[in-house]
Amino acid sequence: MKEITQIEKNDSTEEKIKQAAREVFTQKGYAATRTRDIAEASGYNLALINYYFRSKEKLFDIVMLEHLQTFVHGILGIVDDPATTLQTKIKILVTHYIDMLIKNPDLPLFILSEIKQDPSMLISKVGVGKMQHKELYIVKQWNEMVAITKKPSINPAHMIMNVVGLTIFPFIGSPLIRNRTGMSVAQFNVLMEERKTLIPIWINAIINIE
Amino acid sequence: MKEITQIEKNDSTEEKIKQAAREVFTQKGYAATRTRDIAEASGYNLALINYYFRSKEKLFDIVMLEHLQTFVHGILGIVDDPATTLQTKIKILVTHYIDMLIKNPDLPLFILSEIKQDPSMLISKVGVGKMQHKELYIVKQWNEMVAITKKPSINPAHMIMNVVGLTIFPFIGSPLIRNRTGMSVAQFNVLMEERKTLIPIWINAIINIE
DNA sequence: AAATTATTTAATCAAACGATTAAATAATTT
DNA sequence: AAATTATTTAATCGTTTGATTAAATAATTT
Repeated sequence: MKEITQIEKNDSTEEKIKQAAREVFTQKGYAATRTRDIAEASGYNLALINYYFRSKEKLFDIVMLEHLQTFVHGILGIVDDPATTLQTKIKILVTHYIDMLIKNPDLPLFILSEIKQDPSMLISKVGVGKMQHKELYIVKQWNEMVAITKKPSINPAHMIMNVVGLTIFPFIGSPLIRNRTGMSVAQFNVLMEERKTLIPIWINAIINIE
Repeated sequence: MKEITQIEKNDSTEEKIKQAAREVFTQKGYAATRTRDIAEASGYNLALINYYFRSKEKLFDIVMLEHLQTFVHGILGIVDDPATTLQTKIKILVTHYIDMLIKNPDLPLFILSEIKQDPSMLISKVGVGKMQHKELYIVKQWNEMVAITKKPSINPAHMIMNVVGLTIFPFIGSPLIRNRTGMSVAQFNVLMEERKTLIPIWINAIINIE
């Protein structure tokens, strides 16, 4: 029987291995990661990794599941809140994601790379079938807005790609951007902080084109 | 001595192997690609790949170099053209890239993933040190514009990230987007065609915020 | 057509890799 | 403290993988 006997749960060997695995997997991807890399990064022996997690793939699944949860964590509460306007929702969303991405800059490239390798993983390994078409409040608000402003309505998919692209892309392109401009991570993060207020303004401008 | 004795250069064994390598490397990335995958995809034996290209890495370098050339091909002529306006340049650039990306949808994720693995590759394996600070005509035009419109000037890096992000991100997120929306590649490409005209309009709206 | 060169393949090597084993050490229970 | 269980490690196994070799076949030259 496994019980929490230690003061901190993250002090446990299992947790430290998982932490090391998270770092190595996220940086190098599944294929480029060797189980020995995780062993070295964790400070433990190779066999111990398999003792705790049975296989490289099982350990990867845990890491990937946690990452996906990190990614969608909290957004349902934001987009389905009847108390906030559409503009406020966008502002909160962008701020929320930029904060998260500054802490986890290589999450998007990792997730999108691995999903591309095996898109079925989304349903098989992770249960991302929920939250589907629950008629979120943000959708209601979007429809109301396009009803009022009688402009030629563009596909909502465009606006989703715009918000997500403006927010996430800089982090995906960060290695290239910083290499070309000679920017430091700190300088880059300053720009990202700026984008917290800029992106909602830009999205607003895009929506309100005369 | 090697001469072009065949009618078509792409009929040569060497070219067919390179073609197969391009497909496999681009789809799966360097680490996940086995030389045997390339052999199978090309229809030739494993040893033949090494006979022509010495090693997996050498073959990869060739593929990567060609991809990077594809990516920057033609853009210098667009951004350094004194005959076109800033707005026209953006329109031509976006159209040019969307056309290219519809033909090579997994180029961005491939390039950005591999660059992240080894950013030094840009200078070591490929000579991407040129075209640096030649005072391109588009930069001159940008400076003129911010001089005329006396708005609080935002960092130009933001606008570059915006144009590139709006254009390229949908292709990077395509596997996830299509999985979530149930969109086909054809339907997705229709949206991308729409973005050829939409993105320049959106960028214009962002620039001309009152 | 004989000789030479280029192309193609089956078989194999050595290193890397994921995973297992058996044994040692530490912690917990009796 | 003895017995039992949990944790940790060195050594090793069987595949996979990148790469090579030697020999066969095809093409080209003399």
